[in-house]
Amino acid sequence: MSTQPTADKSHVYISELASHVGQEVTLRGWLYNLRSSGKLLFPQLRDGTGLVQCVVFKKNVPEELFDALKGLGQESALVVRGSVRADERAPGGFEIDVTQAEVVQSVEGYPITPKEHGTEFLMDHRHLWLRSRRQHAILKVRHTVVRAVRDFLDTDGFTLCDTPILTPAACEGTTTLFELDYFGEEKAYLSQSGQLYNEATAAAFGKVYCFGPTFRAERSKTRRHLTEFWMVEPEMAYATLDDVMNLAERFLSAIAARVLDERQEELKILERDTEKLERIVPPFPRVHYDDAVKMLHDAHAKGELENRFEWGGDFGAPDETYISKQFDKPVMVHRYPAAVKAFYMARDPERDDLALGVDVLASEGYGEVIGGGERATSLEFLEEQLRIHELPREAFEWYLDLRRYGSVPHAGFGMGIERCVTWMCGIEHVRETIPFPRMLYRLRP
RNA sequence: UCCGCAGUAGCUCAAUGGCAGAGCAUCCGGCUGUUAACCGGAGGGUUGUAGGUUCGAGUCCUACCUGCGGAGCCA
Repeated sequence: MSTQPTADKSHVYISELASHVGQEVTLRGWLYNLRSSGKLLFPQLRDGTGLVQCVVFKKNVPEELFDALKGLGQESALVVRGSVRADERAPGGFEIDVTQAEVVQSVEGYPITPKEHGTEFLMDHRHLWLRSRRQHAILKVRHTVVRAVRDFLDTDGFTLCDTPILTPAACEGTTTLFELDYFGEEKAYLSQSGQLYNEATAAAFGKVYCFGPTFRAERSKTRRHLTEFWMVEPEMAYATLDDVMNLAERFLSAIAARVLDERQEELKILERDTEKLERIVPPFPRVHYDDAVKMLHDAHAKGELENRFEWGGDFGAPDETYISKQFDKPVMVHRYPAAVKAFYMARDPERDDLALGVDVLASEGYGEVIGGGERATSLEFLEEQLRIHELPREAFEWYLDLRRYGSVPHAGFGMGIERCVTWMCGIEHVRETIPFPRMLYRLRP
């Protein structure tokens, strides 16, 4: 190959074309689509930063080149040189009048055509599907969400303190873990939460967060579930349930604002109603579990909900959807029955049967996007909880140390990145919000 | 794990129990402004698998496999 990509000083990215109008530039990319009209070719080039239409007049280029370009298949690798021209007729507003081009690789039979495809086919070709406009837009939004998360926490005084992925035991006992063999000596598990370790680092740094992959071996098959997903978990020492709710509402608002600020073009491709995102600003409504249950009972009485919800349980998907649709913002439901929450949750001093936990339900029926709360501080209480939940005391000795040495009220939450991105994008399924989704029946590519 | 739906050309789909078809993709040809371009032509099939009913099954029945949607559980 004769190209020396890094040596070409005239190379620009498609996203930079606006500042090169009238200049000769070199673009390096892949053929997105090709239309022709006799002595005229319209190759659409993508380079990862954008999409631009090129124009090739037969008389402006050598005949062999024209014929070579004419026969190119979708996703052929291509370097073109030409002048940048603003043109109303072109999608994107700019066009390249091609004078030279080099076919880096001519491609035939790219599987993903510009027509419709089914999800199974697209998922089997996920490694190629990522090149499509919609997928590109979604993953750009994901990138911005991740940056917003980090920037928000970093500037708010949090220290990144990552927690282990290989762990000796369950953090929460209830959900299923992926098990693996640790040198034949003992079993290890892939982390399903950094929660417990966060409590240790919070006592060392005050405000901390961990951000990494999380694994849940649940046999659940819905548009909201992945077996491997990314979770960010902030934890604060000397903090209460109210502090966590305040943090959650500032946090989500900052993410939405950042997406609106940086990803207008992508949101347009996704046909996202941005007014819905503009409403994500503090304060969020805060609903006591008891009041949420009342709402569900009223809804059932009016025939708006099929099943009557019983006090004491966790909300099902239809219940969550109903509650969130009563507001035009995310809603925070707090003080759940302790019986349905994790063992380390603090109890409401006024109601011993309630845990100081909060779930943030995203707007538009997108469901639970954040779960968190205040942690129990008493050594005796936690020892009892371990017994009740039949958890192996040994494995939690280090955790109990946190209650022996300087135990203070502390609180935090976890947010699933993919659920957040799904909501920001206004799309149907979490599987599109991670480059290579892992689901119950999907381990490859 | 449970409930429902679907598997037909590379892809998306059609075909009353009676000759397996269309669009896109591919290949050949045409077109100097195309916008998922268009026009003409060509190739392309073990109808998910196994069995059954029938003169005859893509179509009806049974089992299995695969996928999709939902429930439970969760972020």
